[in-house]
Amino acid sequence: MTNRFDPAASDSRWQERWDAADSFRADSASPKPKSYVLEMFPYPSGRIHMGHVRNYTMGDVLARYRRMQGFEVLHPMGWDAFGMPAENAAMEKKVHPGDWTRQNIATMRAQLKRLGFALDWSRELATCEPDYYGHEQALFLDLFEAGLVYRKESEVNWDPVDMTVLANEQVIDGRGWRSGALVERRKLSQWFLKITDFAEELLDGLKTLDDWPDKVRLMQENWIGKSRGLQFRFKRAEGGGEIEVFTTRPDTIFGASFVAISPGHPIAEALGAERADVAEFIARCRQGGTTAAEIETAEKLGFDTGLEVVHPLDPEWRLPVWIANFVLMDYGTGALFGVPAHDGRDFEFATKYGLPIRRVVAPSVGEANAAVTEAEIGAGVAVNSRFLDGLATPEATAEIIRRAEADGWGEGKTQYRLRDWGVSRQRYWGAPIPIIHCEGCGAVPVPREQLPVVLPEDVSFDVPGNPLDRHDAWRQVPCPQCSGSALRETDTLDTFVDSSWYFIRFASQPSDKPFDRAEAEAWLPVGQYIGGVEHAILHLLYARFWTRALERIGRLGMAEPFKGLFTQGMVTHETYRAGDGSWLSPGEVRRDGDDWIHIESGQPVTTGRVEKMSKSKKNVVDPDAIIDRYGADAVRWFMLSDSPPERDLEWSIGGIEGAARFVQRVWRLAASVDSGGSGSDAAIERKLHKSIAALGEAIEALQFNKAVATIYELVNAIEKAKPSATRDEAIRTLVKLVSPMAPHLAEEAWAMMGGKGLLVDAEWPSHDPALLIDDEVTVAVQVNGKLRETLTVPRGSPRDELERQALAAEKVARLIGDASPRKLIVVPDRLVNIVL
RNA sequence: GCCCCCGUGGCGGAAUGGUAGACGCGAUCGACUCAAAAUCGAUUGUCGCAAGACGUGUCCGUUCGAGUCGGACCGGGGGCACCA
Repeated sequence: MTNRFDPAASDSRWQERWDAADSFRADSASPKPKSYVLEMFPYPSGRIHMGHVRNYTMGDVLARYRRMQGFEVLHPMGWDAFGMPAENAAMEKKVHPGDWTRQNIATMRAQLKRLGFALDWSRELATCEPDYYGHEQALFLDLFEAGLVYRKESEVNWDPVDMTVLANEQVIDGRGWRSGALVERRKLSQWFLKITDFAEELLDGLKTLDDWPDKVRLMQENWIGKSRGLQFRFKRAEGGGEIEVFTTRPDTIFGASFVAISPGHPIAEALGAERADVAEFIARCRQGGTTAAEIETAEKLGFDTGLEVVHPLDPEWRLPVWIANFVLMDYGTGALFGVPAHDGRDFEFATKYGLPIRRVVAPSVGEANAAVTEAEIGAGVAVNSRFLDGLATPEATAEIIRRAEADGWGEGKTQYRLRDWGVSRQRYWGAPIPIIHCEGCGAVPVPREQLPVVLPEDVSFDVPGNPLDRHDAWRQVPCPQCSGSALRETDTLDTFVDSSWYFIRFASQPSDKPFDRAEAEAWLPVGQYIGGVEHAILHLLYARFWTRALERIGRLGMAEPFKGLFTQGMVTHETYRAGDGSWLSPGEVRRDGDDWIHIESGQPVTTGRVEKMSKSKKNVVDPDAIIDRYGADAVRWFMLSDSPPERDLEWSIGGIEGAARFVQRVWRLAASVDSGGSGSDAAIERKLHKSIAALGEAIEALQFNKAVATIYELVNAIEKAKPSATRDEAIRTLVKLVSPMAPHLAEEAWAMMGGKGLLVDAEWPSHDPALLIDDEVTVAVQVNGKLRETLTVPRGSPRDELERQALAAEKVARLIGDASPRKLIVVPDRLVNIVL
């Protein structure tokens, strides 16, 4: 028996034992109830960071707990291995994206293994391997054949110097990040998935996701952005043609003072082709980036085309047609009518360009002519609106839609903000889109027997742009239909496609098809999915869509892939800056009283905000170094301690040291077992059973900070207890209870105490409900709601007995004095409140 | 601008409308030690010698009783659509 638990020796010993016993292999054929615990798989960026450790530790605790409860647990790990950083590395370091990625995977896999996660490594997958993305190509073709894939023109950021497409994050202040050239928008023909076909059911489905955070459901709801309104047409005053608009406020139709069309609207483009001034204005609108932040801060620009349209409810009423930079082509119809009095943006626009501002909604009919000093966007009653006058906003809205439909100039419509999912990426390091373009036959799917379409390895990155475009040997293929010469699609799939079905492939991975339906359905939906909130919208929405699409084409019998979702907070760290403003890493500074100084120079250091660990701010702590020093279990324990898991966790050296101390405390308790104690100890027995119950509840609710506190309380109680048989038993149980969180320590302690077999195979301790209830309770005695005394009485003492004892208490009697209580509130076993 | 979340000791945080501050970190004192580390014990919301008073961002309300419920405000953080 040793005095100290030695993680350096112990961690790898038990990891090897679990491996040898195949402890974490998930058996799809097992008769046990199944539980699928999944954490979002990592991008192999180089090394594991603390955020990964926190994420995977949480999932691991749940997986190990479920396993001990008797579930057959699927807890897999893989790699979201396609993406831009690999191509950037290729350009900067002259390495092949595949070599770079596979090297990172090897490094990170080794790092994960050091943490002793209960993962089924036999199911490991990497999305960059043909045995994964080949099946993805087959699924893409399934969706293609089902009519859920189509091609359309769409704008991309184009770098005119590097001659390459840029992602939003590669556009810095409107310029290409490498070339520095002003970015242009360019139209390309691209592939889209019809996610908008599923808008309504994706929205409806959110209601069934009870085990998701409300926050995420709300974010998805807002993203889908359903709204009801009126779609209608303005006739061109010049004759010949109409402009169709959509509005959610048809009740304000008599407040219209202009019609605005998007610079991308066909009418705008047609005018631009004829008139230099229009073309110039459109070009101005297209300057600058496409990100939300940039558009939001952009000044509103308008151009009066001189065209006019006729108001649908008054043939004499003409409205001017403007081109406006704030009108989006891909929402609604790309055109709108402006009601300055009741829309903030229209108000600003009308004020700038001197357009009429007419009140048509007021708090009451009597205020019909009150001045409009700012946009009043709330509901009220219609005024100055002819036949709508006096109607409340909802009624006015219904009435105008009814009339539009009756008179045939418009119809009620549901509009979604959600747009179809563009999946084409003009990049090498992604799954090739399995399409062949033939001049005669058009876009032809690659025949199934030719899948996978494998990425060629012999590519170079010395020139910007997609190397596939330059790889003629790979591109040039015969057309599958006419055998004429044809070209492969050189765009690759968005990496969100890769992550939209990996959880299905984890559950079932036959070599000849993407998954076996029965096997996949045995595991899915994922019982608990854990990951960062940064994926609250895109990844989770795309995965939900993909699952529904597979359901629609009859491949999978479920609508929702993730039953439970948990979004964990980030791991943060204080930041440090030297006098010259440069960032310093935690290892370069040390504390000096209340100040911090730079170790090397001795200069003072300013501490900055606590922020997410990031390389750019140098506030990262490498998990490997911490494991070397403190062992895997201390790291795991700290990741679970203190902060509620959905909130940020601030890394601190004190925190990890406290965790390491705890590991040793448990070890010392285990070492003290069977040291001669006998007899029973009712208090410890109760504490133990209460702890088992509380711990189970906390783990199920993923409240790991509370789980940790529960364990601490138990350890404190056992340490203080005198030796007894009960105490020995409590220590054995304690070791089981900590095993999901600190598995290496638990196994080592279990073995030291002479436990049989691997603890990982042990049953989760059960608790006796009878022992959760104390015989004696402490009852609070309040006078006028303030605590004055407490009573210790037998559980279930009658009300009159509680009253009697409360009134008899010395402090209480003194406060009451001569007064007689007006009222006595008695909550049995809890409190007595004496109201004077 | 809109939407959402959060404000509790020196710090992270507990608390079915019912004894605020569990648990951890830090700190102070003590024990052990030649000394240190490790460990153990005690104390630790504020004011006060004490009795006691005050105390969950601020104000108002509901209630016998509010950290918890409602309203208004202040502060911090996050998300996002020029979405008609």
